[in-house]
Amino acid sequence: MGIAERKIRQKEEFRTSILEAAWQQVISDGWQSLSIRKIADAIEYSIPVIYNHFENKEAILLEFTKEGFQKLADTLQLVKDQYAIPAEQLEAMAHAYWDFAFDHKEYYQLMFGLGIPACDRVNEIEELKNATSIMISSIKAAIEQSNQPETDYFLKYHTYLSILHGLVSIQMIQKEGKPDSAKKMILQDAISGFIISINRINA
Amino acid sequence: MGIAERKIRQKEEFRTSILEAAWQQVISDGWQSLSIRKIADAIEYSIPVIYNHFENKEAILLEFTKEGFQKLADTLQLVKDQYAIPAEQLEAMAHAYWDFAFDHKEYYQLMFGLGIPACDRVNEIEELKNATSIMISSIKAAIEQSNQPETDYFLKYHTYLSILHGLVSIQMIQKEGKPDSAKKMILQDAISGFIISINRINA
DNA sequence: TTACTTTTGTTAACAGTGTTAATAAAAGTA
DNA sequence: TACTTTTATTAACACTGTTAACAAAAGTAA
Repeated sequence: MGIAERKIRQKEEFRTSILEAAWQQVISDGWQSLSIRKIADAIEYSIPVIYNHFENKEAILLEFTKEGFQKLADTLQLVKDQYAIPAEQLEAMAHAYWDFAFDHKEYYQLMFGLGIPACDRVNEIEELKNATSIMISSIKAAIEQSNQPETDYFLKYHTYLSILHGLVSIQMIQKEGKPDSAKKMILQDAISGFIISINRINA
Repeated sequence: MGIAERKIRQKEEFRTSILEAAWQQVISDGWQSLSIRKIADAIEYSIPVIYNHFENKEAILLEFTKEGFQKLADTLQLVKDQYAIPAEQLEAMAHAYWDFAFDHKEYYQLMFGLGIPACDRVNEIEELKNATSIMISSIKAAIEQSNQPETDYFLKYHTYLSILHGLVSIQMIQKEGKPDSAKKMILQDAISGFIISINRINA
């Protein structure tokens, strides 16, 4: 019987309409200003219906966090596929990471900024693992081709991500709008140093 | 007349008692849980008295932000003074920065985490400038002693800070407690790369 | 000491927030 | 049509930051 199917479909539509209304709110007024009441108001339903589709507000935020990590993963994969040499992949992905952060500032702030409260579950996000594995595989490849193939790839990945996140978040705190492209030199500088640190002989 | 002096003294005591009560709250339940009402309750006064001493909640947070940056500045200066060679200063300060972040997690999260809302005024904090100048002077000295004394020291400072903040914040998101000392190798790895990138010949 | 002014503190409220229990309405099933 | 299940609503609870109106205490001057 098609009734059940229609119900599921309607439920799904309802769900996405909640997310769309929420996203609209975030775009215009930021995460801090997002509230269940405003969402309910936007979709022209009463407040408790939202709790039929999401356990709580955090669940809504988690949804966007996942979305954000998947978008990042897709972006990284797309860029990575354009290069064959691991070092070039890492450099290109670094720039893509930077661009993603500032082109999708709302996502990024949720993924890494407001994520502190929900940090217990942050490692269980599948979409995060996707993004992670894309970067790690390039790191591994770069290490294998280097003069010191015994290097701890997980350590290097951690360093790589930390540099990227550090650059982005420091930049985001200091400047309100998009950073001038000259500031991307800092990224270039740091990432060059990182890549060299993989390739160089440990003297 | 001593009355005015006593009043100023009392006002100052009141102010610090508010901050102490707030800090107590933060230590036991974190920043998210800090509220004006709880502070008022702790000092056994009604709510509005707090607004006689602080314009709003953000002003209280700003006070702790300043405190945090000054503590960081003091720590960095102390460590820096133990070394004469700029590169060694940078390495030692990096470790001190890391230790500060995890020994004073509450401060650090406020200084860099929740600072996003108040990011307009973050550059006007004098205590932040103190910490900054301590690091910058070492960077400058290191560049002057290097093979490329024309390097943009502000760019390098930015890179230095970004690496540090990136390492700390990524680590803080992932692990709840203090990171095992093995994780400090990541810091060592990244900072070594950075120092080499200052000294090396730009081939 | 008394009358007045200023400072300081309190109560009560406003405008929000996330969340949920009780209840009404609608939809599906027999 | 009668019953059951799903869905939506109203109203409330327990919070939040902030402030206006008012009472009490403290300081000042005659």
